Amino acid sequence: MKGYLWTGGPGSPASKTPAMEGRLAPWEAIAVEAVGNVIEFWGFKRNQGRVWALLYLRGDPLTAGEIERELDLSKGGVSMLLRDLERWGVIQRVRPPQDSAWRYAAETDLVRMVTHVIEEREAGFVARIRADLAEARRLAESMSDVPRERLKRLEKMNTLAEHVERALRLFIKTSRLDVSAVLTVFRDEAGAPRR
Amino acid sequence: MKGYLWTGGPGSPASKTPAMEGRLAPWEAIAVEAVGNVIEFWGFKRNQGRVWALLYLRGDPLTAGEIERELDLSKGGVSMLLRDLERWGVIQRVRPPQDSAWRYAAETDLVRMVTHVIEEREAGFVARIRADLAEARRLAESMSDVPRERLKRLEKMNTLAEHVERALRLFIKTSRLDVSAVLTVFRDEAGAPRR
DNA sequence: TGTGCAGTTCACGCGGTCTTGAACTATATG
DNA sequence: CATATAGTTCAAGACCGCGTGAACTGCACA
Repeated sequence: MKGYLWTGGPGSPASKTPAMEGRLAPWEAIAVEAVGNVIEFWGFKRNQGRVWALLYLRGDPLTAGEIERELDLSKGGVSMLLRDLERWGVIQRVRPPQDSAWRYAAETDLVRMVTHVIEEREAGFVARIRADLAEARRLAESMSDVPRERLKRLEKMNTLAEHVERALRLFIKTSRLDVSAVLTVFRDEAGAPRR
Repeated sequence: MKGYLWTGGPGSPASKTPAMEGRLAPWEAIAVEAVGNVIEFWGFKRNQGRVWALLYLRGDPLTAGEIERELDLSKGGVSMLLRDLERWGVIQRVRPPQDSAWRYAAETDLVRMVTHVIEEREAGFVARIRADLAEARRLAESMSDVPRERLKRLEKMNTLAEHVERALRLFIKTSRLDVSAVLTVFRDEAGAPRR
């Protein structure tokens, strides 16, 4: 919520001096912030989204320092964010010839990141839940004094869990499919001298 | 993470004195905790899940005081949790004749709660995102100096958002349908002298 | 070997959320 | 009406995750 949407003074649209690194164009700011919000909504860090958005919108790879300035983050922070994003395969680290610093470029599969990580969370997590419920059921059955209807309820809880899990998997799958179509479009005419 | 899964001393399975209110059976504890985790995972408060689970497993309505003891929560906390759950329609407040206190019974549609709230969050939220992106695009287009390919990227971001939104809606719908089947089962033979 | 810059790691502090506990209101009972 | 018990509200505090900034590593170049 820091520098969110200050729509820029009415004045200077032509204020683009060469020395002016580190100030986002208003439209960029809005877009970047929007992505930040979504990503946070999905359970990631807002700034992971902001970084990706910036890289994606710019097209050409940026250095950590540039990102730091543009988004007004700390050195350390940027380092960690980039590491995460890279591990998830949503950005790529490139070293252009005769450049002393790494540069980072956005991959188009932000979606892969979301589905992937959701998938992961879900895999480990929901599985664990189901295991717990099964355990509870085992325990309950081994007791002699547990009323029949309570056992029933427990079982039902179990099936409920299964169904939710199924729905989730389905969601992930369809969303992946659905989006992969878009992605091809993305790649095809992804303008800009990517490198 | 407080009293999670202490599997109960090896001893006393028959320790069920009449004065023994306020200690969950081990299997109950596990189940309750499991639900707590799921629910937290979905972005609610862990204790909301615990309360619902307890009520559901017990079958018969409990008073706030009982819940307070069983789950070891504060008076105030229970009050607020119950209010939330009731507002969402996942528990019901009943006043049995000749009883001085309210009692609360679980509805079977915990799922409705999840889908419903997710739906709500999504509705307001994703819509807003889309609006922001649209605005960014408008702004960018009105500028004379925005490179063509950047505009392209912005547009694509937009379509991406649309698609994700679609996928989400689909998820909610299917999961609701899918689950409603289970729910009917739930209701049919939901044992116990519910009242 | 020394200097400088890119990049990483991590203890700390800030900001936000959840829970508590106490003061308060409402309701039933004698 | 007095008293007790159920229920609500809210300020204070516990707790947790994130980003910061400073110390550190690694590498290039002289």
